[in-house]
Amino acid sequence: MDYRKKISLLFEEPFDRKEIYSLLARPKEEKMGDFALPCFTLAKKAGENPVALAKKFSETLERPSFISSIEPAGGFLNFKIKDEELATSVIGEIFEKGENYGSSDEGKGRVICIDYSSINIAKPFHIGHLLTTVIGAALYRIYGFLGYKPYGINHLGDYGTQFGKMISAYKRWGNKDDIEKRGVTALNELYVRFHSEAEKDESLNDEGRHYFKLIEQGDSECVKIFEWFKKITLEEVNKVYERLGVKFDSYNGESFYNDKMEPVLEELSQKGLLKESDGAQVVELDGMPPCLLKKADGATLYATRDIAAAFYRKKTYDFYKCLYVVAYQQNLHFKQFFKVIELMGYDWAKDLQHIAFGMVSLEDGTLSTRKGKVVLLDEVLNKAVEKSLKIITEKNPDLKDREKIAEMIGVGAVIFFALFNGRIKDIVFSYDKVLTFDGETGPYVQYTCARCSSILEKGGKYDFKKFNPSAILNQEGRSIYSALALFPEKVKEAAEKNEPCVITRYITDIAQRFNKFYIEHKIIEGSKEEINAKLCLTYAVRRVIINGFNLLGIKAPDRM
RNA sequence: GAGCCUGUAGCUCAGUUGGAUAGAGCAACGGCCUUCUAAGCCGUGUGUCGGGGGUUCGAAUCCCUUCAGGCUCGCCA
Repeated sequence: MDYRKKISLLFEEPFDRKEIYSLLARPKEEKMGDFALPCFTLAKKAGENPVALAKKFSETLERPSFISSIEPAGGFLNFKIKDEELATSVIGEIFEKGENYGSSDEGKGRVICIDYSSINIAKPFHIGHLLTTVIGAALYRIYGFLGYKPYGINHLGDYGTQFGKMISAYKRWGNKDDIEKRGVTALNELYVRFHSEAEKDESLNDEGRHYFKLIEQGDSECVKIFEWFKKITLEEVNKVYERLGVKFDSYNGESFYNDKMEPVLEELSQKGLLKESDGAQVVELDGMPPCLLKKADGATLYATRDIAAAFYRKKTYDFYKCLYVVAYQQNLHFKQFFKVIELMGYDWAKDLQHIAFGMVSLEDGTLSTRKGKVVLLDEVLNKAVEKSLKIITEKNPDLKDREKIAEMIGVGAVIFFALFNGRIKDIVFSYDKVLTFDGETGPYVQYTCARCSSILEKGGKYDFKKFNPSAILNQEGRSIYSALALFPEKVKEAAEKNEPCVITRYITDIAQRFNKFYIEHKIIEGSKEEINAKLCLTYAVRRVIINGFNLLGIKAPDRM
């Protein structure tokens, strides 16, 4: 139901309906109405006083049946939709569309590539990977909900001297059974050991480079070991992905682009963009440092692979947009290689977008895999689940499937935590913060949702066909259904800004509104008709919260 | 030194394509469970929106300047 459009149609020449449509906003306070038209610019164009114009509008505009009031307030004109009309149309739409409420087909036929999580082989999956993983996965679902075809890419870090070092370390100190048993933890210990020993013995680094060269040359033993490391890493990481509900369509990592860089370099060379500088091959850029594409020793670099990957993706998926969910430390890198593609003359360079997010650190400093100073994501999830289980055992000892529900709550709390603030904010990780379950948190919203489920079950049958809104036409009720109406535009906003927190904050707001209603108005009380209306509202709240949760990758237990 | 980002209540943060009296949660204190889930609800308080200029009917939001912190700046990724 597009009330904004309907309101704009009330205006006639010389006022431009399209302009009015885009000017229509939400009033500061709910009691003022549902839509507000600031009359300042309109008045200026018409050569009138804004206050007088608003007043004139309020006196002369036709009042169709869906509107209950049109009131001037200073230079604003406030429109209020009739309560019963709004309640019926919003809740009706939610009943009709169900799990698709909020979705659209605006992205039909358009592919969005999303590069996220992008873990390194043989490295632990720690809290530093949390943001890229859950932000990327949320964007994947949000774009999908809007009708786009998202394509999730885990751009594996599976290339570089580090893997030569790993092989060297494994040959020197590795134990096959131990690695099979303890997985990435054991691998990382080897990596840490390599670095500490290399500080004493420089020649180790040469050995590392040597083994990396062997991998590149396809030496069967080295490649076999490397593939084994890769398998172990992916098996372990996939368990965490499964807990988080995260999926990928491709695991093409850096090594995949090994044979795809040469044509790009050739093209750059042909176009006269590639220049020699101190032995290296670079592309010079306006207003920023040059983009280095080939080292003096002829080896390619990170940017070279990223450019090759962008070309591959454009050719293979013909994306509408290609998003890189990578921390802001790499701002310059992305700006540079996007620019290189633009200089090559490809206008789709503008469709490449760096979705930057903040840094995660520990209270006592930065994370460091080299120093072995990490907090494993799996452990964070375990602790959150553990805490949930403890609370359930205290509050609801008879609950069935406690472990399962504790998993939903614990994991949900962590995802919610990561998706609650704007992406760019740095996070100083602490268990205290992640394990808070009061206030604006995942468990709070899940709790509200479970409350709805419980009431719906106790309340018995409800039927929107018999819906008569009178029992919910109070302040608390109105505050809910007027907010429920906003979900579709919130989903769009989340996609436009590439900010999942728009959804997170929105469903938190819905939960707060519902809890107020719940305290103020007993739902299973009154006439059949009244109960039916309140149950329909409860259903709508639960539906919208779950739709929001689905986008974030959070599960909602019916009991907790 | 240069570029980018951040700065809003004691803390963590929304609000930043200019709009009405700048909002939440946490923490603190005081209330509310014989009644649908108290992981809940209600009440009490605090703001030089980092500072200073400017643009205008109107600025936390835009421009300039300045301060503080973070990130980045050729052969790592």
